[in-house]
Amino acid sequence: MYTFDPKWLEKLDAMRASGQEPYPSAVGLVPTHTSAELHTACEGSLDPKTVIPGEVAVAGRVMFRNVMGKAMFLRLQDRAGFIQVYARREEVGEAAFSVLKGIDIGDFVWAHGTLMRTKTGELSVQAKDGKFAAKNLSPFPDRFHTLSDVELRSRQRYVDLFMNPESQATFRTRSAVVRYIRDFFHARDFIEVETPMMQTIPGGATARPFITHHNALDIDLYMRVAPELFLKRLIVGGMERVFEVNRNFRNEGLSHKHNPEFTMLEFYWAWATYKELMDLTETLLSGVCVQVTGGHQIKFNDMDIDFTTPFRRADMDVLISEATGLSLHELRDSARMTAFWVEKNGSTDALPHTFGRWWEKLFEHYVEPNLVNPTFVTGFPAEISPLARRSDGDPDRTDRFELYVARWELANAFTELNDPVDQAERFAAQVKAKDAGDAEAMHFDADYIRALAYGMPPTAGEGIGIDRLVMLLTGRTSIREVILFPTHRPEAHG
RNA sequence: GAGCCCAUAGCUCAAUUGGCAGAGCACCGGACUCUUAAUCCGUAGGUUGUAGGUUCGAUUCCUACUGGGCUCACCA
Repeated sequence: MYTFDPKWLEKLDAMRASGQEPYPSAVGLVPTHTSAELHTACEGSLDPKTVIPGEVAVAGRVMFRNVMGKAMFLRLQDRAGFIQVYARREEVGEAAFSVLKGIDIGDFVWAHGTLMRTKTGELSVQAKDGKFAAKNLSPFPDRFHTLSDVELRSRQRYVDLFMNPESQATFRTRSAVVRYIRDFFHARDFIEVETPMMQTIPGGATARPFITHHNALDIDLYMRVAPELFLKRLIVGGMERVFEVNRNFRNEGLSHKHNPEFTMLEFYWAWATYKELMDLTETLLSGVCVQVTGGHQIKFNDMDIDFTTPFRRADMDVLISEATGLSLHELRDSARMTAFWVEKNGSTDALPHTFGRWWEKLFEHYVEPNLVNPTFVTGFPAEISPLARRSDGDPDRTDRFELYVARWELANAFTELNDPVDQAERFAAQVKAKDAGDAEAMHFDADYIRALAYGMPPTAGEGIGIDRLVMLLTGRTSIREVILFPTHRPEAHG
């Protein structure tokens, strides 16, 4: 239930009683220019009427209002910025002026007239007429303080967007990032595709899925945790270069960098390896950084990050060795790593038993917190890479990299495993882990094995977290600041 | 899922050791023809997140609950 404030409803009655429709159609209320178009056109001109001599019409939400007896100023906000309207009673007439005096902060208003500058030089529309376009019925937030309540800002994004221009700017940047990415791949002969959000077998990542139900088929479906296995089916089908920018759903905790639904770019490139992907990723990320920030250097939290190419490339075990002092030889010895961990951290709880799991743990603990500038980390153990191709010459490792920026994983990529027999064995191992209680382990996807059995050309594929990329490029430190409507608990009522 | 912190008017914030719950903006009424955080005068706005407890007396202290923030875990 939403309860209207009777005080504000009375305003509607009063307007209608005086012949004013509070919610007219747009007919006759269409602006001729946006605020920014007028400011741009008249920049540097002392007398804007010489630039645009005729009448202009502007429209927007009233964000500032100053009524002074027989004259008034309104500042209208439209999608491009602000424009001031100056209305004098002697010019708009008694009737129209008294209508305009009834304007509240937050109302939508249309006005037309000629351009002028005030004595302080502000470009303004000197009104010949003005009309209500849509009435606001809510008391307005304090406009001298930014709306600071993070919860309110994301629950009521509509308020955040009109109160905090920088919030709107964040989402415009997000749009620019996605657009850049689409153009980037189209220019390289990739095609954009859409694969199932609802899957009978979830796959492509180790994560807990959401489950939903299809009534007509009477089957449970899983919201996808990744599009990977479908995109690779397209490679089998001969499409060779595909990408998808879309939502994934993971049934996991919320945090400043996790939302249950989040946006991933995934792309697959036949006849390429993870090494070409590193080159492509550098070009893409440094390019989008320049596109939306104007340069290669950004600041994020207290970190200075440089997207100048080339990015650093380093093997996982080399980085772990540097950070821990353990030799590469010792990093193949689980017992040695266990002793090291117990010595440094004391804890003996739930320690790994294999070198692959140990690398994962040591990397997260000792290396990841120091990876501020973009760094391609390579040489991942096969054990923790169930969909990646084993490296020639080292079957315990894979042709895989993760890109780290600002102490986060931003991208994950590898030369794809296209050996159907190996893939079937790795699925079987995942199923075994699942049966042993690992809720995030993968299912056995027999149709995917069937697809691979037809032959998949050598292919490399990658996923990039769009939300995190946008966070970096906008300096927003919470994922809720870059997702328009992030997931919330329902509001308490009563 | 765990720990710590927060919740006062529509918004931003006060309230002295536990002693009459306040201000600015928004809203309402009035004055004002270049304001831009307009100014000036006046009114109204509250079960202090919810439910209990301690106390002569609770916004203040205690408990539980609800919502949120930060950190951790899981993960991208």
